[in-house]
Amino acid sequence: MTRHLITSAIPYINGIKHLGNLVGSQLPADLYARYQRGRGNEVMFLCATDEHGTPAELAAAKAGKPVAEYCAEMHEVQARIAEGFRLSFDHFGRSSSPQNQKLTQHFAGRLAEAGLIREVSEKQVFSNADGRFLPDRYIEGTCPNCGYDKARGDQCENCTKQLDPTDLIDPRSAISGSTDLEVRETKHLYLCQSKMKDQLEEWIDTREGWPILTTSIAKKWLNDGDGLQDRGITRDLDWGVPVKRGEEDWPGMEGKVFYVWFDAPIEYIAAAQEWVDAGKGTDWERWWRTDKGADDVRYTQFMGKDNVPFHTLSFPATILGSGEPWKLVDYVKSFNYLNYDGGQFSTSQGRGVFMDQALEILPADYWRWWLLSHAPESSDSEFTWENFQASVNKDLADVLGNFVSRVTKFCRSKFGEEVPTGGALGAREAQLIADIAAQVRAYEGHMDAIEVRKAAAALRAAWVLGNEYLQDAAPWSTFKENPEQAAAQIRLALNLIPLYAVLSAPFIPDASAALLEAMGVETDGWPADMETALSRLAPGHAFTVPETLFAKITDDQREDWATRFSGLRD
RNA sequence: GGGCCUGUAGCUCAAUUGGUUAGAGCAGAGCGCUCAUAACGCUUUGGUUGGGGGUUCAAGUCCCUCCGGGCCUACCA
Repeated sequence: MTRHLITSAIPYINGIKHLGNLVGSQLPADLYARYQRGRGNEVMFLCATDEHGTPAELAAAKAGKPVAEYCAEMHEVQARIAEGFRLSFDHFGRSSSPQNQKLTQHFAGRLAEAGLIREVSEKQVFSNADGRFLPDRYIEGTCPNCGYDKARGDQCENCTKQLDPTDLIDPRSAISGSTDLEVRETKHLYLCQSKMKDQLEEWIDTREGWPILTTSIAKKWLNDGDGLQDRGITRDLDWGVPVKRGEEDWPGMEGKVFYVWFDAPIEYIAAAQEWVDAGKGTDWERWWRTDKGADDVRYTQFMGKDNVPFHTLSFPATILGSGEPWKLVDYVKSFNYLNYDGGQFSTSQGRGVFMDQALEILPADYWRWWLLSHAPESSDSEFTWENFQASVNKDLADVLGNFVSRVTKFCRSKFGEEVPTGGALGAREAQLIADIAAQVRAYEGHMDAIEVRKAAAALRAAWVLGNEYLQDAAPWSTFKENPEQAAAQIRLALNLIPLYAVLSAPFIPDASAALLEAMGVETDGWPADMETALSRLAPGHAFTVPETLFAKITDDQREDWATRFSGLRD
């Protein structure tokens, strides 16, 4: 038995995430966690909400609530939706937790002692009307290059020129529109990533089998221009982890907080502490401290491509720089983006289908299946209602759902609602068992390698084997001359159902549970020997014909939804 | 501007890392079956691998160039 630590990139707090966010991190992480649990391995699957930073403050202000209250509410909203999608977190934490606060301050202290933090005095734009420093992209003005009047302080979206906020003509706050801006001197802490460049590069170079997407982004940041740059890890904000050096105050840093991308990954560790403090477990260090049992843990991270630099460079720099025996990630699985019907999903613009809306119109399994079987692994992929309808109807309703329906209903009409007795398995049955065994091995191989789309295809191929067998065996024919033979055939076919349920559970957990319940069995582990697995339902075992597993999506529904989700969310 | 990824059948994707005749699913066509959610099975049509050039006994794969799509570029997270 191996032990798997699995984390999903933590979703930002300022609203409900869309399907593109879901498929890029939480959903494949859940697939892998469920699979490893299914294989009998010990799993710690952690996620959390990422709650600090300027956008959270602004979203709270817009909602007219104190930021702490806003975050607490939104955390509950996201947690509830995650349950709706059956995301099986062992703990869904909060980056604003006391545990994370303390741990973040601890890491900062260790890094400072190791000489990996330096203070930098810099000039930043302060808005008197807003009472806050403004991040570059929250400053708008006229582009000195092309004259575009809504250029942002970091870059002009019209001519793509890189800008400095002080370059802008007639600068104003993007928050309030105020032009009462001034440049102030402020001091910040920088993490000396540049000192760790060689160490990080050697580490990345020795990782094997990482996705191209992951390593190419990491290498780009390591070697682009002057190489890996030091990164500011503090901000002039109210909402965040107060800057401290371990438990000590940090002279000159009063009133400042750590930058979200410093404290957010640390929450992966803190979430395990929260898990203990919530009474769900007793020992988090055996997952995170290599001196306390975590050296045999396999740690896998899931994230969208925009998060790769933080997970391959900044967070490892934090861990390595601490000089303490924290567990480093073993495999970084990254995803491209999912587009929506010819354009991008957009949280800020409200474009696409959001997680809450998705659950309002269809059960989680439909979304899980489509999203995972079309996961954007090799390049960006696209959601269209036509493709969604066709895939779900064919794969879930026709191939799997109808298989279950035809087997159970045939049995009920000829033998009653119990597994029939008599007859013996022949050559065709031996062939089916061998084919299934081979298909399951292929499926396991893809799941072990976290090849999500390939795993989905292999699973579907296993479902197809059942339909092929029925066509060949034709129990409706053999029943006429040799009912005993038909009994043996249908007994084997019935036995495919709990097998499919166990294999399919990582993708479609609700349907799997419904199948097991209908067949009157509990999960009893991953199938090892296929002959044993396919004789689990003994003659005489009672079952019930399940309700329609997957109703088809009609053309009317598809058109209705395509229209409903064609515009922007308010 | 720089860098990275990507372009394969009408659609969504493969191709053991340079090695037989480029494969699946869906859609289309034909046949079969009648247990089943008009479902299932079998057969089949369909490709100058974006264009052009090069290296090689051999190129979807490597190199150059052009065209298209996307992402990143460090203060959104």
